[in-house]
Amino acid sequence: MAASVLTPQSADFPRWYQDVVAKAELAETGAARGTQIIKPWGYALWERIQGELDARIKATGHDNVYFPLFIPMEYFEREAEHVEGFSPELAVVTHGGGKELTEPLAVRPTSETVIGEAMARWIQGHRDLPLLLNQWANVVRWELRPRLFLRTTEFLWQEGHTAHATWQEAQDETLRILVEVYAEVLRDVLAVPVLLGRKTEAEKFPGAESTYTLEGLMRDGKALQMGTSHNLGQNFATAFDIAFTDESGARRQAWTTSWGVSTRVVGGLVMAHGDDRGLRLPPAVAPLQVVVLAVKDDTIPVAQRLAAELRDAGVRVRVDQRTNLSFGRRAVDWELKGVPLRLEVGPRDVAAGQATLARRDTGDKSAVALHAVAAQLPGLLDAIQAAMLDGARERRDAATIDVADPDEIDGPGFFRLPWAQLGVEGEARLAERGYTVRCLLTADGGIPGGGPDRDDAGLVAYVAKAY
RNA sequence: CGGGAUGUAGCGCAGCUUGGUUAGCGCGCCACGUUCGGGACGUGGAGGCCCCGGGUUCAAAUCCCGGCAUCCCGACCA
Repeated sequence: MAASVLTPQSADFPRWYQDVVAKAELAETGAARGTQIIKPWGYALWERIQGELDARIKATGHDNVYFPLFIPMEYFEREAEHVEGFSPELAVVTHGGGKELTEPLAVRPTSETVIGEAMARWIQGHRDLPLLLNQWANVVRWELRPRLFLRTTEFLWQEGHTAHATWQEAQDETLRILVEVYAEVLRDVLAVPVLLGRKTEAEKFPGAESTYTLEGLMRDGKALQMGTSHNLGQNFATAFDIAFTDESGARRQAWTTSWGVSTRVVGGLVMAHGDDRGLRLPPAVAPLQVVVLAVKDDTIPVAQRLAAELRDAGVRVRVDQRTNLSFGRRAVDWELKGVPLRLEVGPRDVAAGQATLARRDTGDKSAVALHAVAAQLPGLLDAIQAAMLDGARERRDAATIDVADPDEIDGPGFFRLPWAQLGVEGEARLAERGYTVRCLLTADGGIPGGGPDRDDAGLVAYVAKAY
């Protein structure tokens, strides 16, 4: 076995993360502070995630739109909590065309305001509701401490914005996105089990009535917020006058929601599954599911034939015929990049009528008959997908500890305790020690309700250190 | 914004304390050859506003002053 090319996770997890992002060629820092250059392999991951999210967003009835990058500053001032929450991290354009602007423009940190302004004009009667929009965009938040993918000044995301006739419809939408779009993609595609819950008042989105979240657990025991869905109540509808005439002819204010998932999840994918040999990609999200490695020039034709058969079987596959590079170099490269299966086709294999199959998730190697490759691998990919989710779930469950007292909270993982034992003051005390309430769940693990008449008394808090 | 550190080849670094000829090393890159079933090796080669500006000096990567930038640790966040 070659010497490790990465800092071991156990030695220094943040360093390991930086190493993997660099060595797997996911991204590098941009010239301007906090910006990142997403490289082909990293962008391919994002495109897979995008595709899965986009399909589900559309399947649940939403249409894609695109709103401007620049937003008049004045828009932010209309919603008190929103401006307070976002002002510190706004990038503001003060000059254009060589002149100072009379009205400064904010570079969008999120688009509730511009989209709210348009909704107010687009929605007139109840037949215009619900209005279900989504946009894929870049946003800018002047972050104090950037980290590739996890927290960058500019990042890519989708942001959904919807308007409804009633509170209940807005609440249903908020949870439908959480469960049917986000949780499904994270669980079934990224193989990351997530806690679905509601944020505390301290942690909710500025301007929201309630914020729902999906919290994943990384391999170092820290939590990562992998997506949020907000019921905005009538806060933005009031600020931007989003109103409609109902069936009875009465003028009523709408209820809105917003929800987003960003390139942060790429970082989450890395940290949820990666090991000391690099990335481990679940097959569903892997840009390449199988690499057929032709060991020698002589075996290139066989490798290409196998790849063609796999492609016909619906597998994302590439032949590595860079025989000018050593075998070890190439094997390590693909392991760093996390490709789920590597099919080694060497002279000895071909002579025996077989190929050598290496699994990235377990490291196991086995022989597979050449004629059976196309028939066997798709099923194996499904098995790997399931095994990776099971593995992540086991790690998560093993790292979730029930505590009776907040003082017992110490170390990695999730700590679970009744919210009543914590409360707003307990939450603040935990924050001083670097722990946050990641989310609140019902006693039986369900998603808590929202709304003004909700009762938080019986809820359970999940506490962890977070990225 | 506090605390710490660093800017020298694409990347990672040495050299600076005690100024002195063509500024080194590893990786990577290019060429050729031998290799190549777990990050191969040999030979040859290319590649430097030594962060920027000013100063001291016969002479500055090295000393002095000023600036800029980045990284790490905290508070903010998808």
